Amino acid sequence: MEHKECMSALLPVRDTLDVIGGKWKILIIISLWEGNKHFREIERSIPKLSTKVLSKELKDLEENQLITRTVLNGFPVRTEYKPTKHSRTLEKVILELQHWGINHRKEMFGDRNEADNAIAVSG
Amino acid sequence: MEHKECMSALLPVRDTLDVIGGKWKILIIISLWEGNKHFREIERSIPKLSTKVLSKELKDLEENQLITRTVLNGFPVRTEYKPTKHSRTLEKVILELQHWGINHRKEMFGDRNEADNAIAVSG
DNA sequence: GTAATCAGTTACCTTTTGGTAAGCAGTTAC
DNA sequence: GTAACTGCTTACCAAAAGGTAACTGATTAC
Repeated sequence: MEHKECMSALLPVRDTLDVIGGKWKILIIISLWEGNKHFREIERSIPKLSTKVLSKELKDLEENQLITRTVLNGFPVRTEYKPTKHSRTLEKVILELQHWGINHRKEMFGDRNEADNAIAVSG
Repeated sequence: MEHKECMSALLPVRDTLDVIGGKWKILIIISLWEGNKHFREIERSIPKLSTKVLSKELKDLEENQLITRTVLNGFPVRTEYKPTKHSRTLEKVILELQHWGINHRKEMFGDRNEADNAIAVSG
């Protein structure tokens, strides 16, 4: 009957999922980690990502202090997005999510590798 | 240039978020870990969770082999939901999400490191 | 003036997710 | 037969997330 306790421990979990959940946020962060800095650059680095969604996601990420936005004056006006130090703390989380996903697939589709399954169909 | 590689590494991350993302899944798993077994029992253990959503989420969790469903014959027909061993592998992930959420809150609302971050990156 | 680039915004839709309420099937108890 | 419990399903909505396409504003290049 100690549900209260468990549920309060879950608030931070929900916070985290709100910040990095959704379809694009982690992809965008990684794109920035890879060195992409400008709006169009980021957009082009992630297939199927539209300007509207990117715009919204960048705002969310900035609000959560995972990226910074700087407008540079010059030529055709450029904006520079950079990942913050704080964003680096996500590496461990993302790695953990990745590991679990890999292990989960093994659990779901068998320990044998998929190539085996695909090739040796009819025994 | 190495986007392909990064993106393929992200597939497991997306898998994981699909499995444990959303508003209720982690709560339900934890409710089962706490010992709740029956439909109504789980429903009552999580405030604001409706039968419809619980029903759907339980199916998803069963598909992902995180819980098992057993129908017991007897009295007013009872179903027993139990967390699998595999579900236990989520503990580490959830803990990591929780830690990050807590730390993120400190980062956002604690004044200590704010200036640090903003200045360090735009240098 | 026309085109093209960057960095977005806006309007409009569709899909997904979540919520509300009612109802159904099966069984027990009265 | 009526109520009450369990374990759901169904129909109907509302909100949020995501997608498409057009368009703005600034500036350079021709």
